[in-house]
Amino acid sequence: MSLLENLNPEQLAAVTLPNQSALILAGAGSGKTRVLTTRIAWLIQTGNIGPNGLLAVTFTNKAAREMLTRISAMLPINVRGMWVGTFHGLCNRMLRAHHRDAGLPQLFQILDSQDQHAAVKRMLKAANADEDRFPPREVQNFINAAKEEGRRPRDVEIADESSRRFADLYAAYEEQCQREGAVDFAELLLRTYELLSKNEVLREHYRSRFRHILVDEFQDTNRLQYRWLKLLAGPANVVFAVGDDDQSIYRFRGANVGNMAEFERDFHVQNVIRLEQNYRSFGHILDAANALIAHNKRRLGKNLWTSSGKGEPVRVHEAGSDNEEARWLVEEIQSLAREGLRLADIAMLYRSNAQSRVIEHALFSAGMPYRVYGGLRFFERLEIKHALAYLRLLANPDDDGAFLRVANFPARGIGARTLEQLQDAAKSGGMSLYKAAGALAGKAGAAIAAFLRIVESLRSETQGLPLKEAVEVMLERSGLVAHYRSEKDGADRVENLLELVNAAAAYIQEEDANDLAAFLAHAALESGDNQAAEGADALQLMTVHSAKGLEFQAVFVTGLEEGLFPHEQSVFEDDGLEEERRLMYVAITRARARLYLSFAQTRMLHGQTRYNVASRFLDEIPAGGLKWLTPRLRGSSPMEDVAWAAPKRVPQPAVPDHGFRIGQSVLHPKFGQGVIVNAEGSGIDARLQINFGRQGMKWLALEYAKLQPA
DNA sequence: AATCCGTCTATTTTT
DNA sequence: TAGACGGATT
Repeated sequence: MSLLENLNPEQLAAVTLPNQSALILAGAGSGKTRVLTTRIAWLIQTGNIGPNGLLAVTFTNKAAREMLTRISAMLPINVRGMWVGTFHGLCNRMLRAHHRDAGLPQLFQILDSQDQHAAVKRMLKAANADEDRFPPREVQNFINAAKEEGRRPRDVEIADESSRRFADLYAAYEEQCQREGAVDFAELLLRTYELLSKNEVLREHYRSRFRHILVDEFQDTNRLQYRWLKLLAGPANVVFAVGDDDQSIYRFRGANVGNMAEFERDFHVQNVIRLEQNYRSFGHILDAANALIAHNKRRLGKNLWTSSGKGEPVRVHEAGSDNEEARWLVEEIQSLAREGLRLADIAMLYRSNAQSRVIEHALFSAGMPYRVYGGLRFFERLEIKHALAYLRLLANPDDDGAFLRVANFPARGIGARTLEQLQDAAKSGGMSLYKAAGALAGKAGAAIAAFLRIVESLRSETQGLPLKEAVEVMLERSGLVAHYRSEKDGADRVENLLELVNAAAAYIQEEDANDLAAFLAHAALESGDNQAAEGADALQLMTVHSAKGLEFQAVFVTGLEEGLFPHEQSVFEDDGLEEERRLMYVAITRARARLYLSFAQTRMLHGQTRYNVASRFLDEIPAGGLKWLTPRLRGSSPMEDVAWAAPKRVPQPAVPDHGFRIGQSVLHPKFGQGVIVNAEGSGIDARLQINFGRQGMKWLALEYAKLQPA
């Protein structure tokens, strides 16, 4: 059986597990995707189920695509039509199929986070809510949190006046969405959950159809997603959950690692299979990762190993400043490139996006090509949003969000007053803006009427046209392209709009349904690439979060400073530090052959210089596997026989009379090593503010503190 | 309706 | 430092 060739014993056991639910603890680089896809192929090949008898769920569209590609490489079957997708994608599919049962219009629109934000703002305005007490962002978070707990407005706990108001606003938001036929991300999940929960026939239909349910990145599921799975699975179905609790880094978004333990209990898991053999990194890198993560208390437990030898030590570099760190990075990368490493095989990771600036600056000055991941994605761009809004109005005239977005864009003399007037009319008539617009008279009415004519003629002209041509007509008729052509910096936007035509042409809908609605759902569910074009050999820059799931020949983890990584905000959060450590674990395990850890003594943050202590994570990695590229003040390691880099240059302020200066490292008998961050007073009366990293920030009187220069 | 200016704020972000 | 936002100005 060629399918099962070259699987290690644990992988093999997982793939061929008999019909009972199982939890696969798959460490980084342990062949998780391979196990998942081979399992599917094996189930089908052995006649256990047909391609349509299983459902596989992932978190990203990319992962879903990858899975389908691999399956079709393993089996001579048509994978189109298989239920492999993201939670949201699969829910969308169910809701489209059963929109009536779910209480939704056939062409319901999906709101992405941006759209939702706008919708909440609109609702708050209509409800006359005090913007200071109810900021849109907070209300949005409240609503999403409630939905992810499976709570409707009536289920929200009301403790005080404020929570009562929040619940009311939530209700108003729901009403608005329902009226407009709009569904946000969390709603896709909750609606489907409620649909299955209330409708026994449907529930049984899907339960008997999907005998096998497979879940990827299980540690990232939130409470609602877990309940959804539990509901869909029922007692007789087999759930194959793959995850790694050590790589749970999205708790702040509602991911609940606790689902893993709960899953074991709820599904009577007999088999927890650990995939611990790592096929990605060399020994020293894995040792570092293992040692680090061992500092976490709550773990299911796992130790990665490799048969490929220790490899190179983990290199550590200390820089005087963020700028110096960046310059060193460039030099080091240049030497890696000279050794023949492709730039695209090198990643620079950082904890927060703001850190990329300094690095980018240095790379730019050195003329080194790089690519930054993150930022605006294709379908999130303003001009694309505008274009989509026109399309949305065609699909669903009651979409007030779309109406407001483009009624006066490009400008056609519809002012804020007109729109307000219109909103009032719509509200009192209990109808959508579009419907109310027809009745508006007077001068304002004329402008509005012109807009309606545009939409109506668009509608009739695109009737029956293939999607691609419909988009072309829309771009033309709406005046969007013309508008951006006439704008001085509009060239990129025009290009993007034309790219939208390509996207429409390339879009192949999965089954049945309305082209346009399906394309709009696609646009909302898959916001597109957020990385520059492939092809050119360029260095990869990204946050540690977005590096999850990727691997590189060489990895630089930068900015390893207390307060930055671990982030200072994290210490206030329950379990925050452990999550930061998991994040560091993810960072380390991205590297195949070479891993660099770097930090800087000073860093410009929020417009002022901060003096930092090295991250505690550096101390949590055994010194034996580390090779310091810069001199260290204390401690030693066997590998410290390296040529030391140029002496550190810290910008030095004038030395005050007491002999201590800002930025200086000092040693305190109780608090250990710290860095002077601030000082006031002079002579014997001076007080120094010292950052002791883990011990915190302290103000010490020089007279009493027994400080010595370190 | 577009632009300018002061104020505020500042992790991470699969869908 | 830099961007986002709201209010005021042209």
